[in-house]
Formats: sequence, structure tokens, C-alpha cells
Amino acid sequence: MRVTREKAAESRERILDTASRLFREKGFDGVGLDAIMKAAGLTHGGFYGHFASKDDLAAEAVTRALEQSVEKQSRFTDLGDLVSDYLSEQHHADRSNGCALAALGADVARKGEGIRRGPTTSVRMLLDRLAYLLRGGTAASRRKRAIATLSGLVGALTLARAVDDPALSREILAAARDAFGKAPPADQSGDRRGRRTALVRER
Amino acid sequence: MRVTREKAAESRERILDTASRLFREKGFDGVGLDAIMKAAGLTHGGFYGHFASKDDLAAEAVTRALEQSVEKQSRFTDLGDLVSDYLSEQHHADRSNGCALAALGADVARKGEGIRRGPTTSVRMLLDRLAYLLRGGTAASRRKRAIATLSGLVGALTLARAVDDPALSREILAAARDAFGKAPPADQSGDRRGRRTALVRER
DNA sequence: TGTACATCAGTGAACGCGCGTTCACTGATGTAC
DNA sequence: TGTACATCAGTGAACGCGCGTTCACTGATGTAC
Repeated sequence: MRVTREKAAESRERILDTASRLFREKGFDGVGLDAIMKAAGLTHGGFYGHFASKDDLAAEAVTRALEQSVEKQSRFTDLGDLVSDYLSEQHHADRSNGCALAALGADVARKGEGIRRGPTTSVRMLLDRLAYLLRGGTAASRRKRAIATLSGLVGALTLARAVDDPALSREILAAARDAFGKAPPADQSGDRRGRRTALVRER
Repeated sequence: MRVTREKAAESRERILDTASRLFREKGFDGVGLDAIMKAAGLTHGGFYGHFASKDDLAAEAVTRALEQSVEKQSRFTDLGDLVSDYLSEQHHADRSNGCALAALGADVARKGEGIRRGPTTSVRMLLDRLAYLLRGGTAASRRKRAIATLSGLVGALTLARAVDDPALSREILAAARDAFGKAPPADQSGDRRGRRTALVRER
């Protein structure tokens, strides 16, 4: 039975959001279209009215997930807050609503072509945001430190999740929070503030 | 037709090595047992003579891949060499023979239980090795810097592979090489050597 | 505004294919004598 | 050392299931008059 154009648009959004969460939780090959459609409250025959293929959905879903990440990270005005949030126990435990780079980065790398478009844009925007928060030094220096920081965040979360021992996971998250969460001094003279010396600093 | 016990053991090794490469290239769900067995020069019916299930193979194959990584990293006597190698264009391009943490870390996180045993052990050994190469400072400091470094390596490779633009990939690898490849000074006084100031340093 | 028809979002069943797993079989290897 | 039998690594076909995709159909929505 036909529904309102508005309802149809809502269905599409619901499919996208559901897929974005399920893909992050189980990987692209770990969920079927029937599970996604059922979770979105629809029957799975209707899928192709909204998307051209599962790959198409995958591309749109990662893009969506990453746009939300960019938006979220852009609300932080302090590097330490951003890092603490990214490397929190909650983010560690909740893949479904977490960073798609950590959850699906390797999956994206495997699928060639179109699926990397969204991630590429989002990585650029995340780097811009981090460079903004990493005050001090030249633009080139901030850019480099932004890359090191984003790498550290994604890597630490990946490691913490891949590991069996909760204590080791916590240690990884804590050490990475410490290493990447401090705004580094932009000069060559070491630490002059009362706070602990930054771990990542100007070259 | 029955073969020598020795040949049978070789078959098992070949299946394991083949699987270890194919899984890293295509993910656990991206290759079938028939493809693995065919690539190992056998028919796929014989699989269950060697392994209990595909999950069992997956666990052994990641463990195998990571043991080889640990062995390789342990041959480096210089942090910069290790980092340059890990973040090389070649490693970026060759998932099949590369680090299983970057290629399969997220996949491992999805599968619960037994599959994380191997990765856990290997992460511990890699951290020990990195802590050894990160000379200076207390043991606790070296440990923390080792965690930050391993996170940075895995994350940078993941990002470089997830991104569409070759120039951005190269930039990520280069920046991370610069950030994580320098042995940091262990004291609080900044750089005293002729080389560039380290990006990762003592807290 | 009301009516008649065309459109099309969603349904539910079906399709074909690939995959993990099982199994009867083969014939060379291993072993007991 | 040689023979006879048991073992078992590997073969090839089959199984059942789930998945991506297709399709005829339904009936409410949208539109033309």
C-alpha cells in the first residue's frame, strides 16, 4: 500500500540510520538486507524502492555515520574533551553508535571504488577540526599533529576492541587519552605550564 | 587418497598460510572455504580433516598472521626503521601480507570469544618490543609511549587505506612516520640532539 | 470541491546462487604380524 | 623383510540454509479534469 511521500522519505531515513548502526555493529557482510529492513519496520522486498543495491546502501550508510561523527566532534571546543569522549569506555563498548572509521575502516578499504568517497571527505573534515583544536605552531605543524592524533584515536579504539583482556583495553584507552588528549606546546622549550607535559608536540 | 603424515602437516600449514593472507585481503566473510582450499591446492571437502570450523580456522589464521608480525617487528633494532617499514607505501598497498591488526582488528572485535586470544597475546608482545625500542624514561613511561605508538601505527594505516585520494593517503603515512618514528627524549628539557625534536615524548 | 484514474511505496513469495558443513568413497600410507 | 589389513588424507557430490535480487500484486496517495 502506497504511503505519503513524506512517510516514504522517513522510511528511507530509517533504513539508512538502521543500516548505519547495524553495519558498524556487525560489518557489511554481517547483516542481511532482511535484518536491516525488519529493524527499520519494513518488509525486505521494498528495499529496492529506496536503494539501488546493498553496496549503494553501504556507501550511503558509512557516509551518514561519518557525517554524524564530524558533526559531533565539531561541537567540542577542547581537544581533551574530544579525546576523552572518543576514547571513553562507552565508545569502546558501543560500536553501533560509534566512530565508523574504527568500526568499518578496514571494511571500506576492502570494497574498492565509490564507498571511500564519504570517508575521504569526513577524514578531511575531522583533520581540519583537530588542527583547529591543536592550537599553536604553524598550520603545517597543526596539520601533522592532527593526523597523528586522529591516527592515534582510531588505532587505540581498534586495539582496545580487538583485545580480550578488559584490563589491557582500559590500559590502552587510558594511555592513549593521556598521549593524545593534551594540547601540546607549540614551541621548542618543553613544558612551561603547570600541567603535565604534552606527549605530542611541535617538531 | 591418503598422503604421508608429513604431507598432511604441510597441507595444514598451507591452508593456514593461505587463509591468513586471504582473510587479511578480503575479511573473514569475504572468502569462502572453497576459495581457500582451492588456493591451497586442495578440494574443499578435505577442510574438516584439518579444522573444526571456519571460525576455528579464522582464529588460527589471525594468530598465525600476528605471530609473523611480532617476529618481523622483533628484528628491528631501531624505532625509526620499524615505523618507516610499517607505514611504507608497500605495506599500505599490500594488505595480504601486512599487519593483521590493521586488516582484521575490527573483524576480530565483532566475533566474540576465542578469536581475540591470539591478538591479545600479540598486542602484548608488540607493546613490549616497542617499549624496548622507545628508550629513555621510566618503564611506565615507555609502556605508555609504546601504546601511543602502536595505536598511531595501526590507526594511520587504517586511515590511509580507507581514504580515496592517493595524495591524502601519502600525507597521512608521511605525517605519522614523522610523528611516531622518532625516539623521543626521555627528559623534560626538549630536544638536545641535532635531529628534529621528537613528536612523542615523555610526560 | 469532487470524481476517476494513474502512480507507486510497500508486501510477500519466489529465484538462483554461494556458502558452511556432511558424507560415502578412494586408494595410498601406516602398522601388526 | 614381506604380507594383509586398518587407517585416514583427500575427493567430489550433496545438503540445507541464508542472502541479494526480482516480481506480481495491493491499495492508499497523488493528480488531471
